Amino acid sequence: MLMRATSPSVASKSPAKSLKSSAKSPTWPPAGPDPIVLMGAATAFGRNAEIYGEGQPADHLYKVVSGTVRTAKILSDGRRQIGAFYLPGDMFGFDHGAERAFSAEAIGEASILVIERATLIALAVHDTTVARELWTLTARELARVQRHVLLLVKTAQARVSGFLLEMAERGAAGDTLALPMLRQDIADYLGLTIETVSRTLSGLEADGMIELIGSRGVVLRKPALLGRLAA
Amino acid sequence: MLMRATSPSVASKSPAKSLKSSAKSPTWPPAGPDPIVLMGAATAFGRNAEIYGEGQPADHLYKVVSGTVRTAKILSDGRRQIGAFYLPGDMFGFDHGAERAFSAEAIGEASILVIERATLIALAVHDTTVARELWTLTARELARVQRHVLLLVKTAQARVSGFLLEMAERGAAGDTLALPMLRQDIADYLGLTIETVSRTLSGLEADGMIELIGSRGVVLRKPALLGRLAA
DNA sequence: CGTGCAGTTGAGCAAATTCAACGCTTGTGG
DNA sequence: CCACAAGCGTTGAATTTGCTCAACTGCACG
Repeated sequence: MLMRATSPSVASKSPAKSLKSSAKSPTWPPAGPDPIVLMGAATAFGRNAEIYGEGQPADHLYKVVSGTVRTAKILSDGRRQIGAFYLPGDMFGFDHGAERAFSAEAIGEASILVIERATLIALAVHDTTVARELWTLTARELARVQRHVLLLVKTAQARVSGFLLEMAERGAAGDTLALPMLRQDIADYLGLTIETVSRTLSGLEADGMIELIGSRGVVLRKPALLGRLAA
Repeated sequence: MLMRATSPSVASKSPAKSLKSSAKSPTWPPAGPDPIVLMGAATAFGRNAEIYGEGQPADHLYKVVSGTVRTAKILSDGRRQIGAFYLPGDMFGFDHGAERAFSAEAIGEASILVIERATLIALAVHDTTVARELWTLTARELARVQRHVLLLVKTAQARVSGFLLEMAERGAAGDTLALPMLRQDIADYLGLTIETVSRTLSGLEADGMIELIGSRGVVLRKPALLGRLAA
């Protein structure tokens, strides 16, 4: 391995323009009543702005109102591993322990609901629904990371195919999807190099599996076959 | 990739000899009071016996009393991915949703405390401590899987070194550790082949980093340097 | 003492990385 | 408005890592 060092990603820190807009929240697909989203303040983050840093105390939870968030960790050899992408409606920040294992950054402009962990815990003591929701969300995150593990032991083609399908069923605009992140982000999520990601996407297009619209748009031409490739 | 199909691992199903022994449980390192372990029945499992299967309903939680447990998933290409190893004192089975994503099997003889999920949830409604513990344990599992992700994007040498250190700090008998699992299990956990695991261990021994005692024993000769290799 | 399983070691090969060059788009300043 | 620089993405060629195939060793068990 020993791949090239990842581009520094100089966070252009524009932390908190504190726009209190949009107290109405987009509801979660299969969710019941969601008392959690009724609180917290929506905050705007700019491109590559850091929401929280590795090693910082984990005393807030977050919900994406708009935009996309990535969690990342810089490895000792300079590479970067992306832990997850969070789309509008997703909650994140469920780290255990005092310190963040990954940092979180906005990809492009994003509006994020910031919620104090202590507030939620205090609520959970009296409200079983909140307690249960915190547990459920953490378990869901656990399942997501386990699927990530499964992605990482496959071939480059299977990883990229799996990634496209994952984004498709989350972004969900038919078979056309817009990838909000750069090739480098995809590569760091999949444990590949940008060259391999690029080549693999080109290969899939050459095989008629997908169609690339610019560098952000992808049309899944044969989702079923793509599913086979994802193994 | 496309590595060799993993050995079938014919589970010699000896599910429940129901030995009600040892209601006293080994306490967890940094744990507070642990009301969870006071319930449930200790059950004996034989070598490779299945504790639960992929796709089965996730309606129990488990605590290892003695022995070692692995969770595994068979991939569509025949390979097997190990999700985790659980040592005495560890709890497992925190899957989200109705179905198990991985199966769980005993490695060698094991005694497992089996706890009904519904019982715990009913308890948690009235006892905040239980509710909190369930959440904490799930979050801890999440952190473990995230570290697993980090292992899988490294070189073979780094993966094996990291694995040895992980086992060392959990098994914790100084710098000497006994690996309860086969090479195939280690390989499937690390996303490598048994040949690569074997070669890497031999290489580490040749470099004086470790000493191999038979095929199960390992002495960490230079843990600090090994930590460097694990990157 | 033979059989089977676990583990090790060797040689060749394939997949993904590294190194390098080039093209496209965007934004900026003259 | 154009020139140019910078960032992002793609493509090509050489290299490296870890896999595949295969042989062989040690050990336990009947």
